[in-house]
Formats: sequence, C-alpha cells, structure tokens
Amino acid sequence: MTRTDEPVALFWFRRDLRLEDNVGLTHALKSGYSVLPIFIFDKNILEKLEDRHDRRLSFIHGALESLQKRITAAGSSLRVMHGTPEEALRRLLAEYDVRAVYANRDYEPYAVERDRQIGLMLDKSGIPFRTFKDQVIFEKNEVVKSDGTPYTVFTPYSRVWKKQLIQGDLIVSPTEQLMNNLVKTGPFPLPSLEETGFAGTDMLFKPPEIDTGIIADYHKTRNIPSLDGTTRLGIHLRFGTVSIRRLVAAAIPLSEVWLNELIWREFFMSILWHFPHVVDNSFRKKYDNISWRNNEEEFERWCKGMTGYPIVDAGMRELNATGFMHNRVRMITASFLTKHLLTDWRWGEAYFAARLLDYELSSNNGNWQWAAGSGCDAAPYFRVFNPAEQTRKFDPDLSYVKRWVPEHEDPGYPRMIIDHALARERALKTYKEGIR
DNA sequence: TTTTGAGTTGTTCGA
DNA sequence: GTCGAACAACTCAAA
Repeated sequence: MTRTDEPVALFWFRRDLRLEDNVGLTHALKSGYSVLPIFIFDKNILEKLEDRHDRRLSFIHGALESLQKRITAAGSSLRVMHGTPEEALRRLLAEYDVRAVYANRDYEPYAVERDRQIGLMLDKSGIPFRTFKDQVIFEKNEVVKSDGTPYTVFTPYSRVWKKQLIQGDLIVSPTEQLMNNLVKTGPFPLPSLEETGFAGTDMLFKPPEIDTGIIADYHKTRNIPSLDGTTRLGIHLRFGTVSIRRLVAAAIPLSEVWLNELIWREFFMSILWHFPHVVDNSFRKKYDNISWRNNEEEFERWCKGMTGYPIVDAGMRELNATGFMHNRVRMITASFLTKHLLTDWRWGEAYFAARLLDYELSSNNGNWQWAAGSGCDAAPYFRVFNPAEQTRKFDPDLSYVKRWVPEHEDPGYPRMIIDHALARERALKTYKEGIR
C-alpha cells in the first residue's frame, strides 16, 4: 500500500450526512489542510440490527450516494469504509499523512464512549480530534437552571431555550463554498448495501423538503393521522440530512408549536446526556416496582396490530408496513401497551427502536417513559388513553382506521383483547400498588 | 429555607 | 351537548 505524502485532515461523517451548513466539515475545510471525507459503516452498530432488510440502511446508502455525487463533482471522493471505527481509522492513518480528524459531536452513550476511545487513540499519534456542535442548537450544559443543574421539566427548559437563542445560533456555515479544499483524489467506489451485509428495500433517499405550509398549519392538523399534517423530517434529523439551524429558522416565523417539537428533541437529548440511567431504568426509580404482566402472546398481538382495537392496530400496521407512525397514534399505542396490557415500556421501546425510520434513542426513550408515567415530566399515571375516545376526536370519519385496518368491521377481525373499562381499572390499581 | 404556582398531548362523572 | 371537578396527591422551578 502506498502512502500518500500530502498532509490531510479527515472529516468523519457520522449522523450529519449533508454538505449544506455542516459545522464540522466547514471547520475542516478551513483548516488549511486538504480534506479527505470519510464514512464508516460501523460494525458495532450494524451487528446489533436484526433485520437484514432495514430501511434505514437503504436511506443511509442513498444519502451517501448523493454525497458522493457532489463530492466527485468537486474533484474529490468520499472514502466509505466498513468495520469498527478504530480499525478503519488505523488503516487511514497508515495510508495518509493525517494531521487532524474533524467530526460533529454525537451525544448518545455509545457515541460518547466511541469518540472518547478514538480521541485517545489519535492522541497517541499526536493527531488532534476536533469535534463540533452541529446536531443541536444547545448541547450539554448550555440550557440549565441558574444553579447549573439540568432541567427535568419541559416548559421551563423551553422558556430558557427560547430566551437564550440569538441570531448567531442560526448562522449557516458556508460549507458548499469551500469544496475546493477537499483532497483531489481518484474516485473511491461506494460499497454496495450487500457488501455491508444488508439487502435493498423500498426506501429511497430523498433530500428533505421543508414544507412551510405544513409547518404553518401544524397546530391545527398535527393530531389528525389521516392527514399529511406532520413534516416527516424526523429521519432527516436522525441522519443529519437536514440542518437543525435551517429548521429552527423556518419555524420561528411560522409556528411556535412546531418549534416546540424541535425543542422537545433537545430536551430529551439533554435528559439522556445528564441522566444516562434512563436507557435501562425508569427515570423515577419507583416505577420499576410496577408488576408488569408482560404477557408475550398479548405483546405479539400488539406488535402485529391484532388487538381488536382498530386505532391501535392501524398504528402498529402503519409502523410495520412503512417504518413510520403518526405521532398521535404513537401515544395511543404506547399508552395501550403500558396501561391496557400492563407491559413494560422497555418492550415497546425496543419494538419502536427496531422499526422506526426516525428512531432517536433520546426521543424514543423519553416519550415511552412519558407514556408509561415513569419519566421526567411524565403524564400522571391515571391518564389512560381511551382508544374509542381518541378515535372519536382525531379520526372521526375513520379514514385512518380504514386505510390500515380495512376489515375492522368484519367478523374475522379479532375481538377486543381486553375490555377498556376493565383494563383502565386494572392499570390504575397496579400502578397505585407499584409506586406507593 | 420556605413557599407558591405550575405542570404537552386524558377520561369520566355528574350537574 | 357542555362544563368543571376529580383522578392522587407529587415534584419541580423560581421567587
């Protein structure tokens, strides 16, 4: 293997798969070194995915193709590797005269530990590992109480978040104007999905569309699952194919309610950052004393959308078929699993994690714990969603139900897995006993 | 330190 | 049909 003599900086793409307003990439391109852009299909993560037809891999692969096209047009090439980050980086260090490694920060426990290890490894070779805030407006301790401790209630957190926001936080980085500083190199082929151990799916990568009409009407239409009232930008936020600064800038003049959704994202990221025990435990310890029934057969029916409650089944079937579920229905199905079936929220969380295209550890965990009543800023446990009532309010003409459960009135459709009133009483009693 | 007001998303019951 | 209270008292944030 020949070593290239030109000194380079690496820019390591992770969950920031875009050339527009990419903070870390911009810093790399301004570093004075030629920049070699890289991406690593991380074996540590991929090996944990059960489904070889995971749509998220197709999305990532498509996003990489799109990056590659534009990077190639600039006379450079994206180097895509497959392995553990440590292996991949060691190989690059052997091939290139690497003077610095640039990346954007990631706040999940796995990523934090990964980056700590990589930082140590690079440090031994005297190579600086420079990381940047790109994924969020405010990170770590930037929105905390006056005594320096983290907020655990959304409303005061959001007030301070908004008060702290200044024009400068939304400045767009001129990444695309600096593409000339990418290293001039022959094209590296993009490995096929199959080479990374996955099969193609029906999921295609499409660049994000910021639909200002949906955002402006969001407060009116967001709860109606039969409408396209939500922006579906979650997956783009997950993989960084859209810039959070762009979204906040779009939200401010159009919709406070939608802006709040972006703040919820950072609120739960902050909770995960400060309270990593929530990954495996209830935020409030005593909720781990609830005697969950954890009936596997019932759980199976919930997963498949065969509970006999049309709105619940519609949601689960939408998730299974598309990798997406409308937010209102996520709450209904989560409430149903935890309260009606008294199943540990971790079971539902894991099921969503495996299937949601927009899966985000912090939000998924935070919202499941919200639904179960075990989280910070949780719904009181006696709030038990009534599927019939929710349907009457949010799907009155049953168009959502009919789309996903067309046979909901047929004799072959399952009987209700449990009577609502009975389930409600049982949930209240079990919770009361569990948390006292 | 103490006190006070408030807290994403609900349901049910009775007037 | 509409409205307010109860659900069960709890924890947090801020003054």
